[in-house]
Amino acid sequence: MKARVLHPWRVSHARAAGIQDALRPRLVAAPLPKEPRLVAGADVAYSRRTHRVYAAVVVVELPSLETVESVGVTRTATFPYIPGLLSFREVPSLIEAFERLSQAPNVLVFDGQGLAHPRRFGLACHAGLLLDAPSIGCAKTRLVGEHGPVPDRRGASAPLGVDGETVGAVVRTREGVNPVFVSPGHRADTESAVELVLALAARYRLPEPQRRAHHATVALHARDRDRPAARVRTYPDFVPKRPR
DNA sequence: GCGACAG
DNA sequence: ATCTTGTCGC
Repeated sequence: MKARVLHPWRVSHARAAGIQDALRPRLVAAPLPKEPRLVAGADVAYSRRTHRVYAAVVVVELPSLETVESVGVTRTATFPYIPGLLSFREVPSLIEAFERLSQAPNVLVFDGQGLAHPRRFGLACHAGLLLDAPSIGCAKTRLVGEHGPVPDRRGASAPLGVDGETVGAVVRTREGVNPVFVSPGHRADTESAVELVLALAARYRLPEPQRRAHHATVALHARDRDRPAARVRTYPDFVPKRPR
């Protein structure tokens, strides 16, 4: 699938936040495709020692849940991890992986937030918008928002709200296991996102495509253990302790 | 100033 | 997320 690149990735933190504000109005809220045939899961692993990033996208076919395609991309990080600016760290590698797919998935699932973000523009929103595909975020922990108790039974959920507005839901995919934070990305809505996550996570905590992408990411990292340690990175806004 | 803070 | 060894519970 082809992505539309509208902005550079090596930008200041202030400009990154500005880009998120500028792109947010382009997001489309809509129910996800009824019975998607292809669902992609995406995840990224890192090596702190080498500053390498390992991105993976796994496409599964429904209703069989068979893996039909898998792509891995390894790069050097060009942006640091900053809460609220995760997409600037992960999207470049993920976009490259998605562009190598032989066929476009019907829905994309990202390991991170969608609308449940300080500026309502998390990783799933950013990636989904650039790829112009229905997308949702399925994060393992909270970034923003408040929610009531989530009954300890598979299928239970509670709205995730940010000052009066529902930005997603906290969903229990397995009894006795921490719930996941689901929120719409592009061309999605909370209700259909929650239903898709529950359909894809029948046996494990995370949706199957995302879970397999995570495994792929760990494998990529493991296969790259011999890389020499990298020198200090020069990320945007980076300021050395002892200026030269 | 203090606490929170996806991966 | 990564680094890193062992340990608790189904």
